[in-house]
Amino acid sequence: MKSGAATRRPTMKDVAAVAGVSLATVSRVVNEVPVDPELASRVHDAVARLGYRRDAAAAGLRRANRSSRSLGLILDDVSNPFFSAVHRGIEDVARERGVLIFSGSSDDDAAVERQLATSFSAHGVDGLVVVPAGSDHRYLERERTAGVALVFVDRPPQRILADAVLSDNVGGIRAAVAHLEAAGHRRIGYLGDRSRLFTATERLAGFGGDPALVRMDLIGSEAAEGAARELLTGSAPPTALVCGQNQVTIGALYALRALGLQRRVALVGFDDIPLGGLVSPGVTVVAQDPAALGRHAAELLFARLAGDDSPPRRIVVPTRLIARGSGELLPD
Amino acid sequence: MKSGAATRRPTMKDVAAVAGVSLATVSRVVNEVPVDPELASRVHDAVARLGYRRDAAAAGLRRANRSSRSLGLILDDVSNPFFSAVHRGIEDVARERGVLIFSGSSDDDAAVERQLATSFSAHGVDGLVVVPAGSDHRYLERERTAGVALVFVDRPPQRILADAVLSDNVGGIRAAVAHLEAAGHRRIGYLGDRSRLFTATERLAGFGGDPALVRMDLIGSEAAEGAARELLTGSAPPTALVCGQNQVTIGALYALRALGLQRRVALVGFDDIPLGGLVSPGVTVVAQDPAALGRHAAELLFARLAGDDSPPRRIVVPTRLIARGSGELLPD
DNA sequence: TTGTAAGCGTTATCAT
DNA sequence: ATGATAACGCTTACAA
Repeated sequence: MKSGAATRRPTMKDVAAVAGVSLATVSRVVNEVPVDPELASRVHDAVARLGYRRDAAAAGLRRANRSSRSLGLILDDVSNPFFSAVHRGIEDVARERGVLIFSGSSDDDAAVERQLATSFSAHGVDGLVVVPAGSDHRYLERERTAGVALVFVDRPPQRILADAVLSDNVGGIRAAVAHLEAAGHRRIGYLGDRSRLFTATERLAGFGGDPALVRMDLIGSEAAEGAARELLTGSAPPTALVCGQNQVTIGALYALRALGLQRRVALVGFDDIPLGGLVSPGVTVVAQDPAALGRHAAELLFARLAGDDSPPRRIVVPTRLIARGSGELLPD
Repeated sequence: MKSGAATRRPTMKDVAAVAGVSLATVSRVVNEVPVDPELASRVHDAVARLGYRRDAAAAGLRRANRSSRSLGLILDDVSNPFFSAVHRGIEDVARERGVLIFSGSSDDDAAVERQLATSFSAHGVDGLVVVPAGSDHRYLERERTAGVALVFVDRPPQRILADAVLSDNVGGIRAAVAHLEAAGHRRIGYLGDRSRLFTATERLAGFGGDPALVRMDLIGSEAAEGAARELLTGSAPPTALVCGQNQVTIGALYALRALGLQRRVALVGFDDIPLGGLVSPGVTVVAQDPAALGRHAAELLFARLAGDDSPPRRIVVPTRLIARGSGELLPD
C-alpha cells in the first residue's frame, strides 16, 4: 500500500450518512439555517469526526448569486512596495468579510491585464480591483453585466465608466511646489516619468512651472540621474527640484551627491522612499497612502456587491508632505 | 428597463445551441480534444460570437483530478518587500502554467495561517505555499492526503514532513563574520530579532561569537537602536556589528549616526536594505534572493503536482555579500 | 422542521 | 468522431 494514497475529502453526503440525516439538513446546518438542535448537534459531531469542510466552488455553482467569496486583484507588480501596500489595504477589508483574493502582476502590459482579468473572471470572482495598464477597458463591460463588480485604483479606467480611487497627484505636487516657494525658491526644476501614464501627467499638471526646467519620460533612476545632472550643470540651473516619482527621486539624489550639491539644491519627491530619514539631509517627500487607496477600493467594491448602483464614484486620497531636510534648504 | 441588468454569462449549452452541435462536442473543442474541423470551426465561431469562456469552478468539479489550476500562498505579510518578492517569484512560475494565485497575510499568527490554509483549501487550490507562522503543521496532513501539494518557504514546517525552500541563513552570517574578521575585527557584536523565529536562531548559530556581545529579541528598529547604543557605549565595545535582520540593521544604522560612529564601527546586515547605497558609508549586506526562494518553491510544488513523490526535499538558496563601505571599515 | 429531487456548468462514460 | 446522459458537491424549490 502506497503511503501517499489520496484520501477522498469527505462530502456532505458522507456527513449526512454519519449523522443519519438528509443531505439537505447538513446543508442547512452548514449554512446556519435554523434546524432542530438535536439534529444540528449530530451534524456538528459528524462534521468534526470527518473533518468536513464545504467545497466553496461547488457551493457557489448552485447558489442564487453564484458568489464565490473571492475577488481578483490586478496590480502593476505585486512586489512593488507601493502596490503591495495597496494589496494589503484591500486584503484587510476583504478579510473582515471572509473574501479571498486572487492577485497578479500585469507589468503594465495591457494584454497581461486582460488575460488576468478574464482568468479571474473564469474562476468566478465576485469583483475585480484593477490598477489599469491598458488604455481601453471596454472588454470589462461584459464582466460587469455578468455581475462582476469593478473598481480601479491609482489610475482611472478608460472607455468605461467605473469607480476609481486615486491619489491626489495634482494637489500633492502643488503642495511640494508651494513648500519650496515658501522657502524662497523661484527656479524650480521638475523631473517626471513616462508621460503616457495618468499619474505622471497629473503630477506634471500640478507642477505648472517653467517648461524649460521640466524633464519627462525618465525611466528608471539612471535616466533620472542623467537628467538631473544635465539640469543642474546647465546655465541658470534650478535651486530646487521636484521629482514626480520614486525612482526618479532616487536618481536625482544620486546626481546631487555626485555633484556635491545635496546641501545646496533643495529636493522634494513624490511618493515616500524607504529610509528617507537615514540619508542626510533627510529626503522631504509628498507621501501617498497606498494602504488607504486599497481600503477605499475594497470598500467601494463591497458596496457595489451589496447592491449600491449609484453613479460611478471617484475617490481622491490626500497626500501628506513629510519634511525631512532636503525640501527645507534655502536658495542661494 | 434598467441599464445595469445582469446578463447571464453564456454557457456551453448556449454555445452548443448556436453551433448546432452537442454539449459534449463543445466540451471537446474547448478542451482541445480532436474533433471534425468543420464542427470545430462552427464551435469556435459560436464561442467568439457569444464571448463564451469556460467556468473554471464547474469544470474542476467534474474533472478527474479536481484541479482548479490555482494555488494558495500564505505569507507573513504581502506588503513586506521580502515576502512580496517571494510572491513575485512564485507568480512568475505559476503564470507559465496558467495557474492563479490566492494570497494572504498571516501576520505571523498561527491561527490566521490555519484559517487561510483551510479557506484556500475549501476553494479547491491544487497546492499551498506557506511561510509558516505556527509551530505545528499537522493540521495540513489532511489537506495533503486529499491531494493538496505542500511547500514551505523561508522557514521549515514543524511536526510534518514536507518540502521547504530556505535561505542559507547560517552560511550568510558566517560570510559576514568572515568578511569582518578578514578586515581585522576581533570584537564583533551581534543584533538579532525574535529568537522564537527559525531564521533568527539559524543566523545566531551562524554567528557563533562572544555571547556577551549578542543581543536578541530586538523587535523593530527602535529596540535595535537602543540595543546598539547600549553595546557601543558599554565597556570594551565591539569594533564591528552584524545585524540579523532588516529592521535591526536600520536601527543600528540610526544608533551609529547618533553616536557619530558610522565611519568608525563596521556594520554588515543580513538581508538587503533599500537604498543601502545612498547612505554614506554605503551599507554592506548579506543579500538574500527572495524571488529565487519563490521560484524554487513553485517549481517544487508543480513537480509534486506532476506526481513526484520522492522524499521531502530541502532546498537552500545561497546568499551574497554586497560590499558597499560599512562592512569594510577597519578596526581602530 | 425535514426530506426528496431538480439543477448549477462542466467532464466523463457509454453507446452509436 | 459524435451525442445522450450520468455524475461532481452543493443549494434550493417543493413536498411531506
